[in-house]
Amino acid sequence: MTKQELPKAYDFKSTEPRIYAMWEAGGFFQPSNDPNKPGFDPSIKPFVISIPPPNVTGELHIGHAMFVSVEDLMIRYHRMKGYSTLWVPGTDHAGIATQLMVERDLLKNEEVTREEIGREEFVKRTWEWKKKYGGMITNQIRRLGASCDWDRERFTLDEGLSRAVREAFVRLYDKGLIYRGPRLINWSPGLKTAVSDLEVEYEEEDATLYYFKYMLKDSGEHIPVATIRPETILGDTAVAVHPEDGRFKKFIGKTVIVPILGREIPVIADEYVSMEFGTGALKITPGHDPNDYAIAQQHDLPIISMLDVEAKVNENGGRYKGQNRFEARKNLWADMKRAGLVIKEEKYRTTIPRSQRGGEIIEPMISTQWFVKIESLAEAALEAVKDGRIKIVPERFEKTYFNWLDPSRIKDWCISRQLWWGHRIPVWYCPDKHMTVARETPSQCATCGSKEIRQDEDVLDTWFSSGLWPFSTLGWPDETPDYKYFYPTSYMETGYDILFFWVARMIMSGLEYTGQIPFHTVYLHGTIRDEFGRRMSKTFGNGIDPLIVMDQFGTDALRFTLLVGSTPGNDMNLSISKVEANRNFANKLWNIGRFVINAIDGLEKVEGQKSNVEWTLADSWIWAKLQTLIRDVERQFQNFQYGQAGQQIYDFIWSDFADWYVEIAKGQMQKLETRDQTVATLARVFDICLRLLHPFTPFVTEEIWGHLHSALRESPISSLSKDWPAALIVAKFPEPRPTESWEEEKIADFALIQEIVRSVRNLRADKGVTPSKKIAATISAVNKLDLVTSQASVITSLAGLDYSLLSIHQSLTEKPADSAALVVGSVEIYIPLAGMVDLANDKARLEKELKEAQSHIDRLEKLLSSDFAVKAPSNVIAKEREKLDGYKDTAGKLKAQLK
RNA sequence: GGGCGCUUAGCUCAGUUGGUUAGAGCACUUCGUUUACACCGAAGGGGUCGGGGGUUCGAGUCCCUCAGCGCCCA
Repeated sequence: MTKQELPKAYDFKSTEPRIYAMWEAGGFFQPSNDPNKPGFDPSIKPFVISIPPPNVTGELHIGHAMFVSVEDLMIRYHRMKGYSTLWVPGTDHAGIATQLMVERDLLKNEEVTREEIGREEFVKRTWEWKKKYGGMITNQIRRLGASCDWDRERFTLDEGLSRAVREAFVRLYDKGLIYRGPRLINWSPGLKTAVSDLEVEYEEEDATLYYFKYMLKDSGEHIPVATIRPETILGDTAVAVHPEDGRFKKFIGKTVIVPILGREIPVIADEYVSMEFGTGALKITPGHDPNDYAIAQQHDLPIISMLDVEAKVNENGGRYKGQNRFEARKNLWADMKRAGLVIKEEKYRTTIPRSQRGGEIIEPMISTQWFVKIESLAEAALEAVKDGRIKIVPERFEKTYFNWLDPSRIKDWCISRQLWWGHRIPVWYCPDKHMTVARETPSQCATCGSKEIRQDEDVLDTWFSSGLWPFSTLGWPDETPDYKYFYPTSYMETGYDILFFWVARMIMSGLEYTGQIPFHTVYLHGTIRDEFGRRMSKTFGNGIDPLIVMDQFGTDALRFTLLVGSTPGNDMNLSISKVEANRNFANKLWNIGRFVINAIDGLEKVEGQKSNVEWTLADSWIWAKLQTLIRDVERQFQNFQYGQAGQQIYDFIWSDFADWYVEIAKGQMQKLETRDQTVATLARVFDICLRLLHPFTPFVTEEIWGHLHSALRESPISSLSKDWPAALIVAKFPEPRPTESWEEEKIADFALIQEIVRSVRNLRADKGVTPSKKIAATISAVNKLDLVTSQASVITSLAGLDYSLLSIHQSLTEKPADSAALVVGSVEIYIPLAGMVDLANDKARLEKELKEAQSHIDRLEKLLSSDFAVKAPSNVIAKEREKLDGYKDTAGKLKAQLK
């Protein structure tokens, strides 16, 4: 019967790995209703989330901790609610990031470049790299307590998912929604690949505006032109002016000479040119500027590419060939200066396009790439949110979503990348340039039968495969049992920063390929910043490493902090002191558990003992408060108010349960007649607390619940746990029940007792009475006589009164001498403090209280004599009247005291 | 230029159908070794909710406007 004593402090370090292993071994992460297993019941509702796949070779950062915490909360809640729950884990290959990482490693350790070892060898090395480090991130996600079904883990380059990518590509191609051709795209010279519009960031920076002369052919006249990028002069094919511009009208149709190169180009008129900006004349470089490109298209101008893949000047740049863009700028400008073509330079602020990865300046370039025609896909995706089939939380992001997907504005998606790590485009070419687009790798050209075929060198944008994630992970394009049962998924939870990158593309892909929405709810969380609201960055060194935080304070503390400290769609400032406070909460919970378990262990089986007596006020009160909590939490979960839910559970456990009920229970347990039911109440309430809290802090709750369970099993009140499952993770989540009529009264009664206790404690603290000193008291309870009498021992023990020196009366004929008086509504408490404090001084205290009560009375009387009394709802008025009566009671008693 | 968000206690933040002199954690003050917990307990100080205007019996909560900060799109 003797139990092993639980340690005084919760040891998360030894607990977390053990509990996680228990869950995993127990198969609790798998759906309770599995379509691949016998006994499958298709009528049971599934709840499904596909994980936002982290970079396979990445390392855990605070953003991962955030999404894992939120998703695990959603999953655990639904699992406990009885859904057949599936959380599909996995990683993506992160083309550019991974390739860069491996390249860097090769250069460092073997001093070779990927070009030197060749594509085949490089891809082999990258796979080796993935095998070596690919498990790191998933193990770190495990540390966060993620209850995903690891048996269903996927990787975007898996055979199955690769098949899905080919299927998707071929289908789009067959529908004419994929095309290939030369277009002006965003080129990353460092990475030597195209990137999509979304992968370019624009920021205002200091730059220089260069003014120079475009000389007219066969004339001494010139047109002054200003540019941010003089080197692109080498690619100019026109000079444009506004058709109405009096200064330049006469030059329209004439020819000007490209500086240094001597090329002849026309002067054209276009209303796009702003007469106010710069000189009013615009040089047109269609090969290296999107706006110029558009103008060139309209005017049928030639397009000259003057940079190569590394952004070095090519053969079109004459003597500057081989120089990079910045050298060329400097040199060309110097040469122009010598030639007398320079007018001036000016400081200028302008937006510079930079690569999202690495930050180098993006070069607009003409390049042959693969594109997805986005318009029809966008339209369908737009409709799905507009008509409510998909809901975005918080709702305001729907507007952002609509704006981006606007079919009149959205641009085609460049999906090809000049990388080696990724899904190679499933297109093959024969020497006659016939294209073969196929799901299965072909052995010959589909047009001419030539065996000499070569696959397209490019790979697909990683987001192309991530866009298929919600269904490719479930087996699509095959109609697998998983796909049929679990698709469409339920929630898509991710950061708002990838609403376009990923969420919108998943919706487009889902609708296009599966004909269904991929999920019905999108929940977006914000970005985690440091405690001063600064974006975390490696260079700044203000990043918070979740692994270190977990080592210090435990996983539960970190999770609870992230969940309770954030609101949907809003950024959150994370501070370590909050995590520490939540570590303390875990410890508090642990110690409440120790107390409850000790109480259970202390019960002895007594034959024929009558244990079912009336509930005490405290029993009723804690139960009523618990029911309120359950109702609140349920409502918050329905509204995605997870932070509020967590906060309320925290407050209930700490403030109501631990500070009040547990303290009262100590007294109730000393009396034989209330002992069993008190322990039972402790156990029942605590059990429900643990269930409510489990989705937030799974480890500590599971651990204590296990101890609670085994303690109960061997106790006289074992019937309480008779239908508990083997582990908390699969226990039933508490269901709200309708309010019962007795609840309100018990809560109000108990509130009075709390007030009485507080006022005595207050007086004691105020007068410096030693906490250990038990003091006498006389109470005049008036209409609360029965209540106060029944709660005498509660008041006594919590307020430090001496029970043998406590007397309770309906009313007193005369007030006790040499006593301080406390007034709580109609109840008066007299504490004989003669000799301990100066009673004369006590008058000031009473006067202060009276003044306060009087100000309330004035305010409420004014309120109740205003329009409020006729226009406000009756229950609100009644509430205020009640308050007024209370203050009047108090004030009356205080006045009497002061006489 | 368009859109969105934020501005509440010294600090970091809650406060979602408007209900009545605002809550938490940390920090601060005083007291405390009552066998669950000092990763604790008790008591306390501290804000009128960015400025202005409006709607309403009633606004931190709705509307307008101004200011500052931040984000997204162009």
